[in-house]
This record gives sequence, structure tokens and C-alpha cells, in this order.
Amino acid sequence: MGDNATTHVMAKSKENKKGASDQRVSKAVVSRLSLYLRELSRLERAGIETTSSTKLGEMLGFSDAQVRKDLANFGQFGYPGVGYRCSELTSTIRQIMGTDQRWPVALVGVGNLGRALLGYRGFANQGFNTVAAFDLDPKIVGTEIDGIPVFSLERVDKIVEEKSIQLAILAVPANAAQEVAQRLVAAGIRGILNFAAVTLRLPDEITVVGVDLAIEMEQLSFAMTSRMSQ
Amino acid sequence: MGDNATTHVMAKSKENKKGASDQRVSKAVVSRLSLYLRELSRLERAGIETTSSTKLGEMLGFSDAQVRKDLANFGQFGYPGVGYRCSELTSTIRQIMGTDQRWPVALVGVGNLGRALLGYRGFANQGFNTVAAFDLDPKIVGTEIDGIPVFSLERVDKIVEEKSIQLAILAVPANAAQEVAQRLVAAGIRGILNFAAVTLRLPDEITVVGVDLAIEMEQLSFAMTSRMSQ
DNA sequence: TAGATTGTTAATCGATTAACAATC
DNA sequence: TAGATTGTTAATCGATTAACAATC
Repeated sequence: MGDNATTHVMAKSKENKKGASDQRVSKAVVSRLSLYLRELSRLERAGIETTSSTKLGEMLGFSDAQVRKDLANFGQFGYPGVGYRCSELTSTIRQIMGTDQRWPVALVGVGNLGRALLGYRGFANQGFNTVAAFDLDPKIVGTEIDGIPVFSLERVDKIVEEKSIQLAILAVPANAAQEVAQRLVAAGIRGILNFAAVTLRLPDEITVVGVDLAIEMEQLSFAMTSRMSQ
Repeated sequence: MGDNATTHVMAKSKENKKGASDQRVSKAVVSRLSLYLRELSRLERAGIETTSSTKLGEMLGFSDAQVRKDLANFGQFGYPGVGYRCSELTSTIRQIMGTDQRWPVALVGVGNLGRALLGYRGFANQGFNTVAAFDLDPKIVGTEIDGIPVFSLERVDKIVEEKSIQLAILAVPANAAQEVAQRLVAAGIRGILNFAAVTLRLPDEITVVGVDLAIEMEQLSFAMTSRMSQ
């Protein structure tokens, strides 16, 4: 879930080129922005200096107009007749996404999945730093996994405060997720990446992004079953 | 990717109530269907026998009209004045999604994440059965992990054929993903759940659902950075 | 019967695409 | 200058919501 709720956020105003946020942007725009960023990083690594809305769109399956429109929500970053400078657009999008800064992250639930996520290095260079893990199991509380200390969930308020953590990855069993999530919110967490297969009911100001692997797989079985076009 | 491409599939025709598919349905509809299913299973487990579009919508944050419209793509499953029988609607949606049958699945790339996915039981009761894992590392090829045999990637054609596998979970490093994906397609795979942080370029008839954890986290940092409404 | 809720049509809203003047 | 490509406005398309007759 997360995929559907048309969440909106503030974006550019008319007067300020490369300016601050004051308009609503759909969630679809934000995830395309992430894809542009991923593609731009690849181009940069390949030593390619400039690209265009047409090329970016082609690589990702969007129209050139879509690419330009998405970026236009936040300002003017291109050069007519030239395109976009990859390194420049990369850092601009990083700023927009908030990944030009580092985010300390808590991982809650050190089971199979949680453990794998602790070992996952994909976050780190994206600006996310898992700085603490929480679990109830006394066998692992007090240990370190991949260099990350595992604390008792009892201590979540203290540690979250101490380490100024705003984001959490929730990887506990579905039946515990709602209760644990509320506890995280009480501790000061404002955004949750939820791997549990339940819809969390939390205050509106808390951002929840859901990742349900069974649901993603269902997309595949649906496509296999129906003849899917495109 | 995945999230955005407005993928369309065939759905109900006018004449056949509860009938076969012949109309286009957006990807957004399909993922909401998954959420309805998840919620209905919960209600069933709680012993609740009927529900309504209003109740379902409230639980998930959609309008009642949305729920009815989504279902209307596939037929008529409700009872005016009464609502929907949970068990009935559950099995209907399972049929629509293709999860009333079992899907043998291959897992490719037995690293940290792959290993966790092998141990993950969430798929199984959703109709997905990981029946084979593939890797290059000779230290694990030939072993079993959580009861699932690990084969050399060299043997993918033979095993995929033997076990009639159509779906694969791709959990290899980003720089290997494109090549391995092509190999899977050559072996007969038709749907891929891609955990690698790259956009795969594959023939149109192959369905790819992308899960990029860094991108999901970026949704959170974006929400933290911009004041997000709703 | 009165109340509840469906399925569906029509109205609204938002997102994507097309087109083009401005710019390099 | 000619060619390429932007940013943006207007046109199109699709998805969501509102409304309501039909049904239980």
C-alpha cells in the first residue's frame, strides 16, 4: 500500500526560481523523482555529463513531457537547447528529496527480514543510516549485528530521543505491528517504512510507506492470469 | 518504476456477470484489490461474516464509491441492502488475482536479502511457493536453505522448465541484475519481482514489479522535508 | 414498510500529453 | 543561423467522487 493514497506535499512557488515549497505534489511525482535520481547517478558513474527529458524518459518508460512537468513542480533546472547537467540535477533532486542530509534510522524487529535489512548496504549511500535496532528477544538484546546495537524495545523512547531518530523501519510480525507502531510514534518517530502485512492506524501527521511482499507478488500472479498489455 | 507505469489488464465484459476478463484495469485497481483481500482475511479471521464498501473503505482510507467501482471491474459480488459476504468476496478476489492457485517461484541471488526472503513465510499462505533458489557461489550451491535447494545459475533453464516456474524473485547485486534477468527470461520466466536498484530492460510481455528499498525510504525523507498534508 | 447498501451513470477532479514560443 | 531542447499553457485523457434508482 502507500502506492495508492494520493498524498500531496508542498512544492515550488511561482516567483522563486529553484525556490522553496508551497504547492501540492502527488506521490506519483515523488516516486518518479526517485527514479530520475537513480538513473542520473548511473549516468554520472558512466561519465555522461548531460542528458535530456527525452533520454531520461526513454530509459524509464515515461514521456519527455512527463519528465519536464515533474521537475517543473520544483523550479527550472534545465538549459534550453542543451538539456540537464547530470551532476547538477542529481544534487538538486537530492535536495528536493531530503537525501542531501543524513537520516538516522531505527530498525524495529530483528527477525529474518530485519536482520537482512541491517546487513543491507543499499540505504547507506542514499543518506540513510541505521543507528539502532530494537527487539524483545533477550537473546539478541545487548548484542551488535553488522555493527548496529540491538536494544530492548523498552528503551525506545530514550534511544530515539538521544539519537534524534525520526524514521523507523518496522519489521515485526503483523499481529504486533499496530501496537509497536503506536509506541514508536509516542517515542517521537514521524515516518515508518512498514513491512508488516497490516494497515497501520496512526495520526495523520505520521507518514507510513507500506511494503508488503505478498502484495507485490500478487501483482505478478494477476498479470500472469489476465492477459496483461504493456 | 512499477509504481507508476499505468499498466492495464483485461477485466469483466458487460454481458457476463462474474464473467471473464476483457477490459483494461489500471495497476492502482489491482493493488487496492490486494488491500481489500488483506482486510477481508482479517475480518474472516475475526469471525465477521459481512462487510460493506463503506466499512472496507474506512479501514483502508478509500471512499465507498472507490471500493464498489474497483469491484465493478470484475462483476457483481455484493448484496444490495446487505453488503458483501467476507468469505465469498475473499475467494472471488483470490480468483481475480490468480492466488487461488499455487505459483512455484524461483529465488535468484542468495545474499543477505535473498536468504531472508527464503525464510519469509508471508508468501506461502498467499499462494506462492519458493521451490528453487539460484546463486553462483559454489559454497552454497548444492545446499538447502530453509528446505529450499540452491542450484547453480547455470542450471536455471533446466530447473525452471522441470518445475514449471513462471515467477522469479531477483535479489542479485544491481550490476548483475540486467544480465541475470535476461537469462531468466530466456529460461521461460514471465514475471519478476526485482529487488535490484536498476530499471530492467526486458521484452514488453514480461511483467516486472520493482521494489527498491532506498526509493521507499526516500518517500519518507521527502515527507519529512516538505510539510506533507494528508 | 423503512433502512441499508448495492451497481452504475453522470459530474468532477487531477494527471498526462501535445504543442509551441523562448532560449541556447 | 539552424538545430535542439527547455518551461509552460492548453487539450486530452483517465480516475475518483457524487448521486440515485434498484434491490434486499
